[in-house]
Amino acid sequence: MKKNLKIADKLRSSGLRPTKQRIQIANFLFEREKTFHFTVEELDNLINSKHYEEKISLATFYNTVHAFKKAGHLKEILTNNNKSYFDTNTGPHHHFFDSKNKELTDIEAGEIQITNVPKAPKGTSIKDIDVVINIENDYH
Amino acid sequence: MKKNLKIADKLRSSGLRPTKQRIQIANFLFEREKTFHFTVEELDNLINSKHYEEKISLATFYNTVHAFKKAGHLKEILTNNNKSYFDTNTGPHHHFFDSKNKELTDIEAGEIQITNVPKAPKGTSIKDIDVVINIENDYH
DNA sequence: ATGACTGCAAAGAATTTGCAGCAGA
DNA sequence: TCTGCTGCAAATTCTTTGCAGTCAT
Repeated sequence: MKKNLKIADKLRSSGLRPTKQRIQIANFLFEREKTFHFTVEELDNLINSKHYEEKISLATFYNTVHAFKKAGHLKEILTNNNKSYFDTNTGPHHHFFDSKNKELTDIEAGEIQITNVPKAPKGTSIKDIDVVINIENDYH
Repeated sequence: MKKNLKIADKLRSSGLRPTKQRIQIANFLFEREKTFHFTVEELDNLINSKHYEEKISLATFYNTVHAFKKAGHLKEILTNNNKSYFDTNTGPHHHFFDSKNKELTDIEAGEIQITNVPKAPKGTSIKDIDVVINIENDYH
């Protein structure tokens, strides 16, 4: 199918061999309308529950997610939940985080304004800015 | 010494019994000019290396740091380093984070301006906003 | 006295690593 | 062929838990 060829090219052009596993994971992650937030464990569950496919090992999910992140196809999201969350939305944007039910919601870059960004300490430059707005349920 | 009485009162008024261990940790953390960033492991090393004191167990550091955080005496800092960093500065402020050498620097709230903060999703309210400016060394 | 706190060791959760076999180029 | 990738299990790292003994009130 043509979709897989497009995905294979995307991988190849980031220096990643388009293996069966990576194509399956890339398909799952990148062929969707809305952006997707996940942990490695969730990704494992979601993809491996499709039991008509061959099982992909957990180590491969870790390898692949890190490779995709390094290639710029995924972004890591900061939370105080002591595990890594990733985001298929790699553009500049931010997040609401509800630490009660561990739920993330995108905030598009245009919806929030950060001004007076201080200069980075001498000898360093700003790579990226993460904004996390922690929210909680009313009447908790 | 008078300092320990002040610390004991601070603990008691947050509903925490002023034990020997908590007083020693509180002294180490709160009796300083500049704000202090640390992980539990670092705190353990720093305090227990003062070998003229009795050793405090790692579990107690975890218990105490969480108790102090709940009481509002410490703030947790978000990083993508998959371990918990804490900050003795509990006022509104933000951070530079250098992921290469795991170094945090405070940004006072006045030095940065966040405007157009979007409304929290319905049924929820904003509890706190974390801003992390990721930096990297020039010529890396 | 009673309830909270400490410390140990064991358990748990998330992530990484070593390495043999496999597969894309 | 050759280098990179996968998968398994073991190892590592960070954190939590259970519980007996201890200490603050």
